[in-house]
Amino acid sequence: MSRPRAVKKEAPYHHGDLRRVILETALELLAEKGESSVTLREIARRAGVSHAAPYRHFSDHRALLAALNDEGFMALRHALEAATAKVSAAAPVSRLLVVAETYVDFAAANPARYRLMFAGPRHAAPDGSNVPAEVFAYVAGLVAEAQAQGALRQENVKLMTNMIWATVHGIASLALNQRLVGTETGDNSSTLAREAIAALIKGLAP
Amino acid sequence: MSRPRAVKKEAPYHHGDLRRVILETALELLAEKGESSVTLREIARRAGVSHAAPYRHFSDHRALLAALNDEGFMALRHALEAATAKVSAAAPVSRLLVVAETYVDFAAANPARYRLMFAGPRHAAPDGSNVPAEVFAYVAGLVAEAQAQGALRQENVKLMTNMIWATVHGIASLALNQRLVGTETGDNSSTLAREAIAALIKGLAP
DNA sequence: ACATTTATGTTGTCAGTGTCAACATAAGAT
DNA sequence: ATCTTATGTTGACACTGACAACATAAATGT
Repeated sequence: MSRPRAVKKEAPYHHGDLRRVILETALELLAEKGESSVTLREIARRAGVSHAAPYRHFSDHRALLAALNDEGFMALRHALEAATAKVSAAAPVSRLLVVAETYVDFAAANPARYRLMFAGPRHAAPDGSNVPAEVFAYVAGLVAEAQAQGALRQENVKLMTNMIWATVHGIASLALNQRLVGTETGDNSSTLAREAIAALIKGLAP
Repeated sequence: MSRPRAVKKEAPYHHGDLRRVILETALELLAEKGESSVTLREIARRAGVSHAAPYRHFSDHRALLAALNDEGFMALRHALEAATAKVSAAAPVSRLLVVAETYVDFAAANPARYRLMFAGPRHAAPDGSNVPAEVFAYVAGLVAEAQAQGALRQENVKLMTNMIWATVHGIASLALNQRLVGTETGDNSSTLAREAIAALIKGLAP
């Protein structure tokens, strides 16, 4: 019988899966006190390890942020897929509108995290993966379907996806920083996103 | 005859207008090495003053960034006004398209600065001014004119301005971080901005 | 089973930074 | 001329990122 060193079965070494703990602690700090407070030493403190322990899992402070970044995009992708799954696949335009709402809601629910995700140029992942590109591709798929249905002009899919993404990202970004003016009405920025995307799609119709 | 202490006539005290020098040095650092490198001590070093001198002009590191921020919005406003001045006032839609292009060009020309301008919620200025709001109001004026001409629906001006601003900001922000996908064609993000705003306006037409 | 290698974690240290207090000096006001 | 205030300097402290040297447990080979 092995002593109950760690609960998780994958617990590989001395302490347990410290890497996971670090990422979760970093997320907590990010949500609590913003990016400037997610510091390696504070994370180590909260995780109960020495101040240099995180360096065994992240070469750098930036590397940690980059990892958080990619996790953020994975979470965003899951949120979008879960939301679109509730809408008929036969209605790609409706799906795009839901994507717009969900996207903005995600940003509003995770402000610091979302800010971090778009704080600068993407750092190439060590394994060559590109999560943001996957999310983009997912939306591009919806655009292509909308084109096939005749709801959008049969033009450059990437171009149109860029427009849609930019619009939604712009609303999310401005809302996050309280830069949307005159929010007297329903105020929910997600409805603004829906309306903006609806207008854009109308303007991009054949 | 007073000794040639300083060149500028407003030079008020010992060193000259250190406040201005600090802001300019900060801008240099921002453009050269990004926000994380604009540090009070490095600024002081470059300005040839002691490491604590900047505290006589900015209470805080954040206060300095906030000042840079407001200066950025002033520069943006000037850029937009200069660009629109070249287009007939009788063509508000054309002016909006020029605003879109100029806006994105401004961001592309000052990446770190633009990032800083939208890095977080705005800090209230000590004098109560609100430069970003002035820029917004300027664009809103164009929207109102476009409505009066029948190019846009006669709906909530602020709402439409939010949409336009968000779209343009989204494109600028994504372009800055190299997050626009498939830039094979003309590639200039400013043309993307023009097309996106054109489509949006079309979708918002009566 | 044992020794060896590798993966993790710790301690100690250094430079750079933000911030403050105490002090120094020049400009303006009385 | 003296006093007050604005500005600049010195010195200090805590915190952070980063590295090197060391310690130990897990994995691996024989």
